[in-house]
Amino acid sequence: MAGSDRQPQPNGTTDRRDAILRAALQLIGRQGLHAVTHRDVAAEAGVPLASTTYYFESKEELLTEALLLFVRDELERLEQAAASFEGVSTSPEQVADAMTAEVQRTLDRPELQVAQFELYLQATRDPQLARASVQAFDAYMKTTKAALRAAGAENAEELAPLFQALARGLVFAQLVDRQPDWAEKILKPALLRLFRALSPQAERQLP
Amino acid sequence: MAGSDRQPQPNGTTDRRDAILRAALQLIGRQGLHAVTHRDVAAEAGVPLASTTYYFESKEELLTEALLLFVRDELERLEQAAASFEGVSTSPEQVADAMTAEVQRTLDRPELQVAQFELYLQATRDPQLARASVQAFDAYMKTTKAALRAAGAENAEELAPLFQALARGLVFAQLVDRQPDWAEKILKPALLRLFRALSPQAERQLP
DNA sequence: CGCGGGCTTGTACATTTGTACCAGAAGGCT
DNA sequence: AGCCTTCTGGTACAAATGTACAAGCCCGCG
Repeated sequence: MAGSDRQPQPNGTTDRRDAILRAALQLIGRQGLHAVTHRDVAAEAGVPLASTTYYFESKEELLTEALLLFVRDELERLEQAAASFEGVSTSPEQVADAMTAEVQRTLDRPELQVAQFELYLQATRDPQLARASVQAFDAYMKTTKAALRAAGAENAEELAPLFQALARGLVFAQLVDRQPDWAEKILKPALLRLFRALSPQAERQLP
Repeated sequence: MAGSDRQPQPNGTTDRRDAILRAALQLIGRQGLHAVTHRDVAAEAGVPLASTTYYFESKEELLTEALLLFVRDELERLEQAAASFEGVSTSPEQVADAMTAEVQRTLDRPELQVAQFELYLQATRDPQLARASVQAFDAYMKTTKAALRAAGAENAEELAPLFQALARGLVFAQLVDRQPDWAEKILKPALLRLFRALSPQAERQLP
């Protein structure tokens, strides 16, 4: 039953490879980047040990690829999120809701959330991951700007970095010190508070 | 020459032990928490391998102690910083300067900066580290509140979490994507921007 | 001065871990 | 059908690593 629809991929994108990478990503979050072993990954992915060395030259490559896969997924997700804001004009409340919901989506998988920060830390040591991280940051920024514009902010370009930093800081704190109803009770109010303080003119545009 | 001023410490706080912990902390930042080995630490601290196992029951204990030492140092530093703001009343600019300088102090040691985030990530897996991290967060918060009060903010209690998150988010981004003159050109303006938007009444109190 | 407890340190060892290897299965192509 | 590339998966092995051990050192104290 294995590989029933398999087709040789010189490029190397099989189901199994993907399963290994996603298992690795999960484990990176759960155990920490360097605490992940080939055997851990194989067990988590439900494949024999040798599979992990078949698809990847080395453990470092496996882990790096896993983190890059995460970035690719994020870029896609953020692209869609940004598009959903483009050309829209709604109330700050609704935009805050949307942003909160988007963040909440990533919080539903705590391991991935932690893995994301493992990525950033490793990016301080690996130029390739640093480039990928910056790409991800840019995508977050783009989405944030679109959201701010949708909420009626005239100075979205200037405000986005502040929202970006605020959100990242809050997410990080929540990661260490989990709070019930965090998204609704902490993130959303903070975003709204910041928005109202920084973009007072937006409030007046709607009845 | 070794142990010339040594005195038996049932508590276990010798020069050597401290040197090992600080070496470990340095390496945690440089290589990542779980990539640190006994032999690495011994080499970095300039002590024989057996020393690291003499002072600590296990590698995990060594690394955990190193992170806890970092927290203890931070608590002390932040206590002083908070005290330096207490009862003072100056301009927002000066407070932003002081906060920026304080952050800059930690940026001068990039390894420690990274180690700090390694701590927080590991705190998601270790309750003891989680408690210590929350302690550190509280200390940051206390210092931030004192700073905001010194700048004339009436609602320091409410604003501090926002400043806290903003600063942490900015520090984190800088860690991944280093910018020249970051403190002066990014952090300080962001703090001032936020302060002016959130605490407009503070501006009026000074000539 | 000898003794004892803390400290030092070279070395040993069992495990863990990354990685290589090899025999074989599975399908697509001629 | 036969071959060849791709994949599978069991196993082996050398290096790295955590940890234990034992012999010696140093200094304060009786």
